[in-house]
Amino acid sequence: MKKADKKQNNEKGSINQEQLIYERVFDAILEQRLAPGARLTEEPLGEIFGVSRTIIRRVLLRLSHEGVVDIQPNKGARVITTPIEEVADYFAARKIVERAIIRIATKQITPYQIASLRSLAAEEKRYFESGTRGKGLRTSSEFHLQIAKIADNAPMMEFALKLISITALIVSQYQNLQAAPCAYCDHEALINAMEAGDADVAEQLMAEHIEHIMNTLQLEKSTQEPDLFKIFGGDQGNDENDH
Amino acid sequence: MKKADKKQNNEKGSINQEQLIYERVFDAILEQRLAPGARLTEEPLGEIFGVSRTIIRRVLLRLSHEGVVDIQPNKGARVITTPIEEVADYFAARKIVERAIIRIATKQITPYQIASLRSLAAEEKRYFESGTRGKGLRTSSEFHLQIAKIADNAPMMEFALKLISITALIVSQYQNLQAAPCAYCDHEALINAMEAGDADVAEQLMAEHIEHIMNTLQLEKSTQEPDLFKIFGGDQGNDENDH
DNA sequence: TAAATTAAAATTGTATACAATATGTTCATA
DNA sequence: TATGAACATATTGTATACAATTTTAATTTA
Repeated sequence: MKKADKKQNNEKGSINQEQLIYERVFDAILEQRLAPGARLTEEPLGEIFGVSRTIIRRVLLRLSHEGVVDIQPNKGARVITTPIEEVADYFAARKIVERAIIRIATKQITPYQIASLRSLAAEEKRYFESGTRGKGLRTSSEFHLQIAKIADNAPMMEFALKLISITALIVSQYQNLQAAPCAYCDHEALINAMEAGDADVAEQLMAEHIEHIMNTLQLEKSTQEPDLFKIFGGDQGNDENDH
Repeated sequence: MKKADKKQNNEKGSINQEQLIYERVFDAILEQRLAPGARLTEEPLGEIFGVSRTIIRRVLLRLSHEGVVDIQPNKGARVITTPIEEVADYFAARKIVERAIIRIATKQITPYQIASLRSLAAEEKRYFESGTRGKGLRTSSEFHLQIAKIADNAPMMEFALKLISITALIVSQYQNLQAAPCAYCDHEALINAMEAGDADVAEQLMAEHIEHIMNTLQLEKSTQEPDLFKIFGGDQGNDENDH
């Protein structure tokens, strides 16, 4: 307990300091400041946030239950890395869930909520056009989450959050920086369909949108025996991911 | 650390004693040996399973993340009680998820898996007819879970498990012991549709089946001012649920 | 007696100590 | 130089101590 010391510890704010730390780490993951595979060591985290390992442990446990962190016994916690074979499953699940969600949402969305979605899509567009990709991706996730909230079914919304988070990590892991990710174009079309009250079209567009996202990924399987020369020939700057 | 002492603690089996305790508690909940609202105090549980509160805490945390236990700060953990207003959401979510699941499962189910489902339905029937309701309900949940496993999509299957668990608790909370719950009749029809490879029919039957389950519940809202005479007039044996 | 107050017990929240395990380094040997 | 053994360091696993809070019981007061 050195750096951040015990600020929110002594004040009344200590009620949910766990929640606070959880959100900080979660955000860092979604914004790609913590890449897939990144190690999350307990003591340094505790020092950073001014709490003991006990609290950090709870945060990591929660993140692992939510599927964005992987805890290996005696090895510790890392930001999840998704094997290629599981990628399709997550997107298939998202398609099922978000199709159902947008169908419900379309039937009960209010003008205010439509406006709110439009403003979110505009914000996302601005982020991408100004080159702040991390924030853009975060806002894109937020857009999908808002639709889930409009559908107003707590368990579905919770599951959507989980799937959206993990697929965001998958995108981060397998992204093709060449491919122009014009997600906000799709988003505007989605809003239009919802505004028109056309649930069938909205559902169809959502299915295609999710397929689009998956199609931009670089998912070629690595061969059984990796080409070590190719991998370590160029720069080997990235720490964490080797050793 | 008295009763169970440290049996699996010293042996190598200690690797996942947490998993073991988790399963024991989870089973007790699903089999209605732990009713909705039941208190889960840390130290007694620790004594029962021969571990410290640390481990129990992790188990409770996991159960709370899975939605079957509710932890209130400084108040401790209880088996979840679902407010009437949320019941419909859980069944709606189940309908969405299990419709999609049985559609996929129908397309890829093998004869062996069909036989396995039939045997499970028969077991369930036997339990109900012999009056062991708890085991019957547990087997019924297992039936739905098996279908989810056949669909072979890990995230969907995990979510199905969660929904099945919580709705099992809801049934336990709001069950109408009068209504004859011939769930296994529906189950046999589901298997037949899957064997025939008719995904549309299977999906429709699943939707109706889930509606059936919900319709057997006693969901009349309690009035704002509860009838205390009615509640405390007869026996007041049940602790925990009043005060 | 009934309500309010105080005291005691039980229970949870958090930090920390120490054990167990994994990782990294040094050194000897072939 | 390459390999392996022994040691040192870092990190996680679990139990426990003590503080904070809630619950229960006892006592006082009206």
